[in-house]
Amino acid sequence: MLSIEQLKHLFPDWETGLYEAVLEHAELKEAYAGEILLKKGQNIKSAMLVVEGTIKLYQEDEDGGEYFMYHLNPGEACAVTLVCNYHHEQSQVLAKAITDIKFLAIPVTYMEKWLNEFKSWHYFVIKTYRSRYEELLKTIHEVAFKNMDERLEFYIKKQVDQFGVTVKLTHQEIANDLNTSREVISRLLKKMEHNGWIKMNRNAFDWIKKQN
Amino acid sequence: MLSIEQLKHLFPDWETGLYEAVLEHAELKEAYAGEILLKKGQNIKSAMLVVEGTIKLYQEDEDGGEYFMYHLNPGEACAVTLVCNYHHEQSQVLAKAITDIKFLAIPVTYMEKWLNEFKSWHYFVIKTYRSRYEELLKTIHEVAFKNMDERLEFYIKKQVDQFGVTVKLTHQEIANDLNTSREVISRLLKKMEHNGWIKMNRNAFDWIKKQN
DNA sequence: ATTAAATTGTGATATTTATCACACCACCCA
DNA sequence: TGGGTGGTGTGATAAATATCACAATTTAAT
Repeated sequence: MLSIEQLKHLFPDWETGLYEAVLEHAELKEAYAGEILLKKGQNIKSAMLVVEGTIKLYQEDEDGGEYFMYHLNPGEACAVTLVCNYHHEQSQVLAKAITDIKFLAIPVTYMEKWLNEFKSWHYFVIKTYRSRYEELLKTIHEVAFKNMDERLEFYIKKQVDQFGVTVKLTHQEIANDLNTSREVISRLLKKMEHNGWIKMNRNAFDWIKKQN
Repeated sequence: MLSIEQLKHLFPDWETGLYEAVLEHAELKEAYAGEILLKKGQNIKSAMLVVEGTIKLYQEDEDGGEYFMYHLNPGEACAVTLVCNYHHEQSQVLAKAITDIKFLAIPVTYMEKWLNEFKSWHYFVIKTYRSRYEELLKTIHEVAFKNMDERLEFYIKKQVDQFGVTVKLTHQEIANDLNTSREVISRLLKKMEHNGWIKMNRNAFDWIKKQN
């Protein structure tokens, strides 16, 4: 299990009692890069708080499509699984580990109990919802108003914020995340290369566009 | 102002003290159908709780585009304006009254105070975020995966749930809400008419598609 | 080293949506 | 009663994206 110091570092705004409750009742789980942690329609039995690594959240279509929404990093929680006061909730999203990860799984029963006991848990839940709500708004803005070239740029910038200027993704992976086809991404990346925005390599490229 | 009975009817899960606090510190405001209540980039100075009428929430583009996300009805709150713990927040959305409305405006300072004082306020905020978060997920699902014909059907169904089977909107208004052009909507509605899904009138049409 | 698999490049074509142009119709109202 | 005005219908065309086909290249595997 984690030490209380590690918890404090990840979740600095919590009360002492909450750290203790988490240590007592949450399970520390692990998953490998590439594992699917949650699928659309799956029942939610525990909340996920990221301890180590990165999770990607997707909207998932009935027939195989995916649309990338946002990353979850250590100290953040998956809003979808914070089903306080709701029972038998089904997941509306797809969650994938994209690095090896560790996360805390908190059974739904405690999530509700803690709402009554810990003010800092209450704040944490609200903060989580608010920040994810804002991410979704950005996603809608992109997909509703922008053409693929701009959406690709937005997508790459999110990658760069997460992992640095070298984007280690194949064209196919990017196409999947944006729910388009590999050819479209290849052609758009080629155009970006011509414009001097990226420097291409195999299985990766560098984002070198100057801002402004 | 409202009576405490009216408040109880709108917000049945609140504590007595919260009703009193709202009566004391919230302002009851009115607006006419068509008025814009909140614009993208505008500073948020108070939360909006709907008392009467219906508000439409949009994602707003820099150059005039709109994308309809969801309706807010009496007893519901605008998640964007519930900026507990956040200061100087700017609105990411556009909110329009589409009927004459009444709403309670709660200054940000009290929203934060009440988080400490009233458990039911805390729950209300979380519930609001959760339900709006789910609406946004549905919106992303439509716009990311569906073609315009399916998005139009989804849109019409939301209208029907709100106002009944007679949809009193011009093709232009629908086109604006879906960020497309009037011609596209006209042609798709014509197709729906041929399929026997709708019965067209001037400035309105009836949704008569049988489910399944 | 040679084959197999994965990745990328690119033309051709189809589909979807956007845009332009203009006709027609219903309704209001001076 | 005869224009306006706003709403709708529809063809032609352009632009964006999807799909298909296949070549070329790099990496991985035996």
